This record gives sequence, C-alpha cells and structure tokens, in this order.
Amino acid sequence: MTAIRGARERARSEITAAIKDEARTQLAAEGAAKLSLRAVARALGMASSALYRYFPSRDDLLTALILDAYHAIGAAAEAADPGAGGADAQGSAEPDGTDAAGGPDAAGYVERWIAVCGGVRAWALAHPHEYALLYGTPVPGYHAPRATAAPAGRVARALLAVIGDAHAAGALRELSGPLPETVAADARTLMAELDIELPAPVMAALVATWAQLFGLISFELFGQFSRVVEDRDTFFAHTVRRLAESVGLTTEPGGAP
Amino acid sequence: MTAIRGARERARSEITAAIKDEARTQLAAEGAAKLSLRAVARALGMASSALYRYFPSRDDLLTALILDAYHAIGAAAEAADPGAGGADAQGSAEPDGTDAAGGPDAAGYVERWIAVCGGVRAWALAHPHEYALLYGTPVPGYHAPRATAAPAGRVARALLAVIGDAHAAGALRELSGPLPETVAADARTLMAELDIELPAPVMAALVATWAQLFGLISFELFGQFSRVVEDRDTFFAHTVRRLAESVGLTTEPGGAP
DNA sequence: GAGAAAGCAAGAGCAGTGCTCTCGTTTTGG
DNA sequence: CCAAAACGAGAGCACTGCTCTTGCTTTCTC
Repeated sequence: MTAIRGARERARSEITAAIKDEARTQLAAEGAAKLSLRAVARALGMASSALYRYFPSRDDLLTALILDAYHAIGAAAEAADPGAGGADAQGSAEPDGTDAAGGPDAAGYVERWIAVCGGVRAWALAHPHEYALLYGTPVPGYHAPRATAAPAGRVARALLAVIGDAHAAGALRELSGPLPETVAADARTLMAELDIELPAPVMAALVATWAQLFGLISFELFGQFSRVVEDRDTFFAHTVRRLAESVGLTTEPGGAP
Repeated sequence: MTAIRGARERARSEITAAIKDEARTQLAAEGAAKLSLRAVARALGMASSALYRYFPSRDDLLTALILDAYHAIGAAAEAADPGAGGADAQGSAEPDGTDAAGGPDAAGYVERWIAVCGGVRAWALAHPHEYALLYGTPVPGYHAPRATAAPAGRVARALLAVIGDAHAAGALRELSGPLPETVAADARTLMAELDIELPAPVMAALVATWAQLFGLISFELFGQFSRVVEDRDTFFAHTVRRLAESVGLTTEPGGAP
C-alpha cells in the first residue's frame, strides 16, 4: 500500500508532512485563528502558491490537522488505560482480585476510568490549541466531513471499553430513575452502531458523561476556572471519580446501603 | 448619570450601540472569525477609520460583545428561574407545599434547576455564535479583562440561587464520599467571595456541574452530538435532572432507601 | 462672544492575508 | 520518445486590521 512508487510521490508525502508539522508548530504558538498559509510557506522556504498543490485551501489544512489531533487524543486515551486490550490486565492492576467474594470489586474499573479521563486531560493540557480545534468553536464555514466521525469517537470508545469490561464483569451498579423512551431509543441505535451491549440507562449516562468530561476540560483550558478552582488536578480527579459513579461504577466497595 | 450632557455624547452612545448591533448581526451571520471592522463600517456608511474612535481595536469590539453576551445569557438564566427573587415564589410554583411533612419536597427545586439549565440552553441555541464567543475557543491574543469576571458568573449565580434556596429549606441531600482537602478549601474561599454558605461538598459538586452543563450545551451546539443524540431536548432534560441529583437535589421524593 | 481645545469623519497608505492564474520546468507513464 | 500530468514560482486580486494626516465641528474657557 505504501510501496515506493517513485521519488515524486515520496517527496509529496514528505512535503505534506512537513507542511503539517510546521502548521502544528504555528498552531501551538499562536492558535488556529492566526495560522497563515503564507507564514507556513515562508518557514518552509517555498512560494505560498506552491502550498496549494498540497492543500487546496486553508480549511483543508485545518481538516488534516483536526484528523491528526483526533487520532492523537484518541491514542492518548487508549494509552492511559491500564486495562485496555483484555480483562486480564485488569487483574494485574488489582492483584488481590476479590472477584469470588460477595460483591465484585469496581475499584479497578474506577481507576481505569480515572486514568482514561486523566489521559485525555493531560493531552489537552499539552496541546491546548489542537484541543481547541477539536472541541472549541468550529471553524466558520467548516463542516466536518464524514471522515472525522470515526476518529472523533475514539475517546468515547476508550471510555466505553472500561464500562463494557465492568459490565461484563458484573461490576456495574444498576442506575436508578426512569429513562425517557426516546433517549433509550437513541442509546440503543448507538449501541447497535458500535456493536456493544449495555443497559440503555448506562449508555445514556455514558454519553452524557462523555460530554461532561469535555466540559470540565474545556472550562479548565479556556480559563473559566481561573479564580474559581485552584487545585485543578485533584479537582479533576475528584470530579471524574464522581462521574464514574454516575455511570454505574461504585467508587466505594460496599459503600451503598 | 445618564443625563443628556450634549448632542455629541448622545450621538456617541447611539453610534456605539449601532456598531455593536451591526457587529452582532454579522456575528450571527458568519461567526466571530469573519467579523470585519471594515464590513461593519461599510454597513453603517462610515469610513473604517472612523470606527476606531469608538473601539480602539477589533478585540475591543469583541470584548464589548462578550460582555453583552455574558449579561444576556445571565439574564436568560435568571428569567428562566420561576422561583428567583424569593422563597415564596417557590411555594407558588408548587401550591401543595409539603414543607411541614416528614421529608421536604425537593421536586420544586429540581424543577427550578431544570428550568434554569433549560434557559441557558435555549439562549445558547438561539445565539450560537455569541455562545461560542463566551464558551468556545478564546480569541487568540485576547485575555479577558477583569470586568468580564462578574457577568461571567451570573449563570453560576443563578444555579447557586436554586441550590442555596434548597439548602435553606433543608431539601438538600447530604453528598456521600470524601472530599479532598484542597478542593474543600477552594470551595470555601469561593463561598466566602460569593458570600454564601453551603456544605463544601455541595459547592464543589456545583462547580463541577456548572462546567458539565456547558459541556453538554457545547457538544450539542458544536456538532459533537450529531449521529449520537437525536432527541436532544429530552436528552438534555433527562441529563440535567440527573445532574440535579449529583448536587444533592433528590429527584424522586422518598426515592432514596 | 472669541479663541483654544478636544472630538470627529474621511482618505491615503502599510503590511499582511487567502486564493487564482499564468508561466516555464520537471517527472511520469504509455 | 513524447505527450500528459505534476510542480514551483511569481504576479496579481480583493480583502483584512490598523495608523497617520488632513480638514471640520462641537465644546469648553476666558
């Protein structure tokens, strides 16, 4: 697939990568609004018009950066999960597995949940402008092409993996309260698309929690927490632990009456 | 204060308002990134340079719009609260007040909570670009002046009013789980600044919920819910009801064991 | 009321932007 | 081997935010 078909094609992919790299640098330095095609071309020592051979417009460059960023934050989320890939890793993270005891221990899953959320937040703090590109104000005329849908869901999938494992292990508390039928229907079609099975209330809660997680991160990154929350690390960890509870992971073993 | 001191000053304030109006129109049409001083001046039939007499830079115009928008969304939140202004309004909203009964009814407060959240969301849906100005990507070189701090907190204050009333009426459930000391300290200093008294866990939960509320709205507005949540009205209402629970408002009277 | 001071609108101009078009050159594929 | 496609560079268009200078009008002060 990526066979060397000629010097020209190799040069093309190299230049494309160089352009994206330089664009990312400028993005990190000044933000998306100040990203200038001419400046990128200048830094690369080429004419600005030559750049249009690689990206037909500024928005197309942004789209490419958005796609890469979605993959990066998704990878960060997956990498932060100590139990990703199999249920056995869960056991290694919590050696004294009390699986055979009266109540299944949710603690390991809570820790995984917190780790994934923390991984997302850490990536966001390290790449604020790229994060803003993904979860901030959409670019004016820009409508996300369908190609971004899949990578955009990668973080959600990482969260889903934790909950899915917990559900399979029977470590999920039953969520109380009625679920509106239309919401349940949306949850079911979503689960069908993702090929996963969960109680509808859990799925609905997970979607909400997913949005809420990014609300927390965005507020922290966009300055809304200045003069409000000082110790943001522990505030985040604490809040995310409470979020875990709201999707059915009980944080205290035997805490419920 | 606003006495007529001369034709010139009146003209100035009128022109200032006209500029902001036109800018808001362009904002709604194209978004903040495409807001052009020259276009505003053109629409108003004046030279672009004349505009700088009123706003020293484009960012200053944006700042003015941001301030107005903060006030607008704050007003929307307050107006949506049926029980704002006094505890008696709470009684009128729920005529059969079972205040003297065994358990204080939180239902009224939950409805107020949902109403406020819904008011914020409705304003956001009606003014998406202005919302993006407030809670989306911050403008590049722009650092919010201290003057924006107060209006920015108006929505939070509206939420706080509901919880404060509920707490005063004893309708607040005690939040379980330990609260990290630094988070509690932040909550306390915040309460001191706002001159309000609440249990620290409630205050911390409220801050988190505040951020989470905007996470929900932002995801809906910025397109993250497309192909994920279809019936967004009921999804929002349902999620916000669950959020109410997470700050201590029990949604079902006598639902807890 | 006369004159100084300040506020104001307008135009020209600067440096920068995204983007298009044309022009030679180079590489590729039939 | 030669046409076709891809490429880099330059000029140019319409636009942007912003500054500076030039006249004019309103306001304040003596």
